[in-house]
Amino acid sequence: MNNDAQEKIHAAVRSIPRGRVSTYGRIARLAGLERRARLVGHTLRTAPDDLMLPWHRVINAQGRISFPEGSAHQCEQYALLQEEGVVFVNGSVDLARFGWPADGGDLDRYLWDYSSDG
DNA sequence: CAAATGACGGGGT
DNA sequence: AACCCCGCCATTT
Repeated sequence: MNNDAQEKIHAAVRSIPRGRVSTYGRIARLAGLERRARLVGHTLRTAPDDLMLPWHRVINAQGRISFPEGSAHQCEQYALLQEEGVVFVNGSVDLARFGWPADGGDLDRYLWDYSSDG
């Protein structure tokens, strides 16, 4: 694994705003590593804690946490996200609402209302 | 060295 | 929705 890709992945993960989530595939794309979702997972797995990456904001494309139900990791990630206001319904997050970056543009602006008039 | 595995994703049935 | 199959590739067995 080249270090260059890792840094790009770290940067992409860092760019996820608080209260929003992204997916492994999305992060791969943001890092210029199309189709390398698995590499993102591996990279997060081996990322040093002192980097303070918001790893918990990365979930899978189904809007679900990719750790086994009931595992310590799953619990931790769930708790961290809830703390940021991310809502789970039946164990999954509505990516149209909390997903980042938004692709729908209009829908995102309507739901999040970051500018003002919205 | 070959085969299996995995914090994944997308398309087809 | 559930399932299967393929692409992807670093690590592990």
